[in-house]
Amino acid sequence: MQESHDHSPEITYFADVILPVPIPKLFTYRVPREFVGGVQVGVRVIVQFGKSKVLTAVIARVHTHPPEKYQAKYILDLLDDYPLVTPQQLELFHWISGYYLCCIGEVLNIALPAGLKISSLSKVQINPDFDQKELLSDREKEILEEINKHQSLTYDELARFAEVKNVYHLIKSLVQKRAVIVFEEVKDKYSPKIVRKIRLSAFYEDAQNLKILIAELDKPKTQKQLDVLLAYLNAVPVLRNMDTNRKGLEKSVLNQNQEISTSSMDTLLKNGVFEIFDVVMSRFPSDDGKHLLDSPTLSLPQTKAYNEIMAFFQEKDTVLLHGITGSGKTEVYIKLIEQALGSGSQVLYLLPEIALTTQIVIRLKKIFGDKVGIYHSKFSDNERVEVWKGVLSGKFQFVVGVRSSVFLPFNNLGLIIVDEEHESSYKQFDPAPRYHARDAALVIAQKQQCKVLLGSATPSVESYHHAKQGRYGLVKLKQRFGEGQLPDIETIDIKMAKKQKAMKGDFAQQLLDAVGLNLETKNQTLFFQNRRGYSPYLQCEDCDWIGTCHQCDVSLTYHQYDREVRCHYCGHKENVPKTCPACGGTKVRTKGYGTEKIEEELQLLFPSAKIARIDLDTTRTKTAFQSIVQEVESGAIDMIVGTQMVAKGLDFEKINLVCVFDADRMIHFPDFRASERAFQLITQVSGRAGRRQQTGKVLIQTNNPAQPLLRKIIDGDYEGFFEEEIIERQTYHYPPFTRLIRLTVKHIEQPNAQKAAEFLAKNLKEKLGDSRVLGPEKPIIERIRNMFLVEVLLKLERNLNLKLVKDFVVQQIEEIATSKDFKGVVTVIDVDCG
DNA sequence: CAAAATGGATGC
DNA sequence: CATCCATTTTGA
Repeated sequence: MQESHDHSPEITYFADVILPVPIPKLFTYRVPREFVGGVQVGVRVIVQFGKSKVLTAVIARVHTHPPEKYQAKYILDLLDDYPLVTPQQLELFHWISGYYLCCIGEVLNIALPAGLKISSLSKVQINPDFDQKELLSDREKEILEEINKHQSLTYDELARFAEVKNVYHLIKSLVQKRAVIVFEEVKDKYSPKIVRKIRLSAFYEDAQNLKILIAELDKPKTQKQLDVLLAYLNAVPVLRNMDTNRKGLEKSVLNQNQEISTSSMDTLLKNGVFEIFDVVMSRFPSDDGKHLLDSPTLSLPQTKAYNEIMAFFQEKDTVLLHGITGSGKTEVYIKLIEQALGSGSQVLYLLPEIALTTQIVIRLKKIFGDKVGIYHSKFSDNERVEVWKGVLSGKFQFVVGVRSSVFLPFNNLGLIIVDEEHESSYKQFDPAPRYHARDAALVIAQKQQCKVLLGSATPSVESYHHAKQGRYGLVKLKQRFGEGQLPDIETIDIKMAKKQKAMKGDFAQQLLDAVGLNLETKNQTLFFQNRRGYSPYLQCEDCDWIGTCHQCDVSLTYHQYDREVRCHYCGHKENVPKTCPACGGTKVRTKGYGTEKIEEELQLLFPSAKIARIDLDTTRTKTAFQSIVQEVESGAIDMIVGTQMVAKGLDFEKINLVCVFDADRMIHFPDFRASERAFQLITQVSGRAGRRQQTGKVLIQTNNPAQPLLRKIIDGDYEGFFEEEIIERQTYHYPPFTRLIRLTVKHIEQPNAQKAAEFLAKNLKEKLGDSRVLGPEKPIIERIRNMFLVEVLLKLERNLNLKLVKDFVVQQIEEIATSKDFKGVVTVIDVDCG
């Protein structure tokens, strides 16, 4: 339906649209005559949905079949005159919704940047004509007063004020009495960046006229005006090249200049010397096509890797680049990107969330200039809309982005790079669609005939397996780039240290000695503690009471900085109890170690050290994050305490010593991926040490230095780790030999969740067999946000007809959702759960 | 008795 | 999911 439609008056067109709501179907709207020429697949429209909601939808199909069972509503408006969503994207949306078992509306919701979604919000305001106050109850008068105070209120705000669970009755009654009016506030979210500029008006673009003007203004009375004019001439080289006047100068630039009087400026504007004009600007500063940095020269091993990758691409669509930490994968990527861009195709470079705000982006911008668009969650909505449109228009041929950038409107991809391919943050967890960006990238590549390069120092077991099976090409980079050497890794036996009383708090004396030495020699030390906050729980020393969240089955973490305890699952916060709520005792103590406490104790042990902490709490904003990174890079920081964030792509060059605290907890986490994750995390964080000339050192505190996994980490023996792990996976039927689907059954009452899960598991086992269905089982955290969880895990062999099984699973879940016996039960499906 | 809470259906 | 309508529950 790309061509414009027949305008014959007797034909009525309908459009099936995708609405950003979790309902598994398309909705059919009628196309008003005046829009017939404009409706195209991929164009956004505004439609009314339900009685009062107004939403943005995307056209998925245009046809002439009127729906039989209902009367279609009209499309209210067309938002675009060209498709903002491409057919390739629609295909991807369908694949995601089918594979990850979610609604296409949920996919759209995540895919479109907020700035492209218009939604209305129902609000109430006072009816100005209302004069019959006597009709109202006291309570209603109170509510009216509150609405009046705020001009208008959303339903939510009203509900909060009135303290009722259901406001609709309240509103309905007020509307009936004609006291208030309900209206829809529609927000168009994207607004282009507009800059107000000034320039000389056309008359003075003539050099002669300009000279006369300058002479005229050179009088005591008009000296101030002359200053303004000269300031302009100084900033814009009009005298040398009159054409530069067309581009003008930002008004704010002149206004910032203290010497310039705004009133003189106004006079000049009034007299027609200057004119004002508005320009729509890109939010991304242009570099005017200059190449600030040439692409790097590859070392011999890098060149070899590059050639091998290119050779593999002749016959395979996917290549895995296994390059140890610090081996210089980035340079290889850059060469590949240049090559792909050179052949005229688009490139997508995926990175995990936090790796993106740093050096690499700056470097890529310097090399690729205006061609590169950055897509990141810390960018504003408006910026993201500009990247979307830039990809569509061809302005951005190359995008560096996070998980969600797989949804950008590419139509001619030649290469996708998935850096840190093993990163679990590529898998979306919370709102559906629970998609994996790496896997989505592989699907996109297949559909657009493009190549994928997966890169990692510690590949996921899945990818490495596929590479060894020959499905992917496998290329290795085994040497560190430049003069860097892999760090020496040592373990410290803290069981032994405790016996010998050689511990200070959580630190072994041996570790502190090394840290002290490193501080003296002005090197940076990194402390890795994979737990934020001050301490993971509070405990009363008299009665052993532990502070727990009232909504979740977890202990509350103490945060020293805000002097409060927080639940890391639902975000609930409360003040620290002064006395024990159970026994009234006063010995409520913090227990265990989080990053805050490590930081505090280090500061006590090394008073002169400058310490930075990098975790979720200190890096909430883009600026906070960047300033910490900068401080570390400048060398002003001696010690860094961080969670797993520091292992994920942050390149700090001056770190010489890395201390790992949590190894045992990571290794023994009850999950089939525990070994894999521990290997990856510890190897990655170790890789932060000694990226320059000196050989770095890593110290791992552990209760059991002899455990085999630690040995392999120390030896950098990925191959050995893999060989052992893959046998485990095969024996116990885990990925990559099976696909896992986790069904989480939730209810406010534990027995109800349990019963529903048992019913579900029973039905699934009947059809799929006992070996494919595990559970129901209580998860480690039984209750989150006041909902009890019970899990059923499906292990499906790869050769199974996935579609059939999924349809059956969805059907079973549907049965629970609609059954009266299980009312209030919600089931969440997570395909390829981590 | 009306106001408030709960349940269930529906959206084009 | 948000909304709306019907129904039951509550309580002064």
